[in-house]
Amino acid sequence: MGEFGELIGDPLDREFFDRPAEEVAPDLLGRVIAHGPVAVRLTEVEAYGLPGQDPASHVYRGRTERNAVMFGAPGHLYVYFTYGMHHCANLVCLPEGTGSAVLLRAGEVIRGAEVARARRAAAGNGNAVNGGAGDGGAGEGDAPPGGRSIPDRDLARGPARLAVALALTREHNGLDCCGSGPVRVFTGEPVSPELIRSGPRVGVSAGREIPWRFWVDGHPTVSPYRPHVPRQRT
DNA sequence: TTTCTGATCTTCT
DNA sequence: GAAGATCAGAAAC
Repeated sequence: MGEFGELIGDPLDREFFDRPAEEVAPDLLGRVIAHGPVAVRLTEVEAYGLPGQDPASHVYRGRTERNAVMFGAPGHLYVYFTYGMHHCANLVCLPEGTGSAVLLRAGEVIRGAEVARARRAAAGNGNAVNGGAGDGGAGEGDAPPGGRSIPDRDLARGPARLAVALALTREHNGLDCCGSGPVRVFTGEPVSPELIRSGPRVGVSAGREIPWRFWVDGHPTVSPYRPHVPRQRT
């Protein structure tokens, strides 16, 4: 024992998140977020800033029913549904009432890879991201069509995939990650500063000049940069 | 390997 | 009514 314990470390306290998102984000690299049997070591994150200041942030225009959690206490989970089929998970930063968060973009599954793979396979089978969160033990999954299995590096590569691997849905919106809840964040192994890179955020149309995307240089789980492309409807 | 497109639905103006 | 913090598969090269 102890193998995973050493990899995961101690739970992060609330003070860790009581800082600006652009400061918390690079510090989150190498940290571990765990939900049930699955643990993911973060390799790519994005900071989203304050109302009226960061046009790419959900809180830019102020508080709404959807983004209310971002105005809550630090260390809480903000999960939203996007593009009609995907969930994305954030960790709230700064004191209550402020409104900022860090988007979890990608990570490396260091525990529970088979459970994560089964969740990914189930989500890819046509079911939109299916929670199934409560039961931690259901690891039995059917193989993906064609017998191809998802490589470890792709299990949590991208914000929606990471949410699936950790079985995070809107049910978990507002969950406290610094308490005794099912989702926790641990110290993990902090990444040395010379390996941390920053650049423009992926897929955002506004605020693209702000280099608040942070990733571990050369890590295979980091998603490729894709600039925002407006969708055309027929 | 890279580029392009369709699927899907919530949120906000 | 329009846009969106995306992804997977197909087509092109």
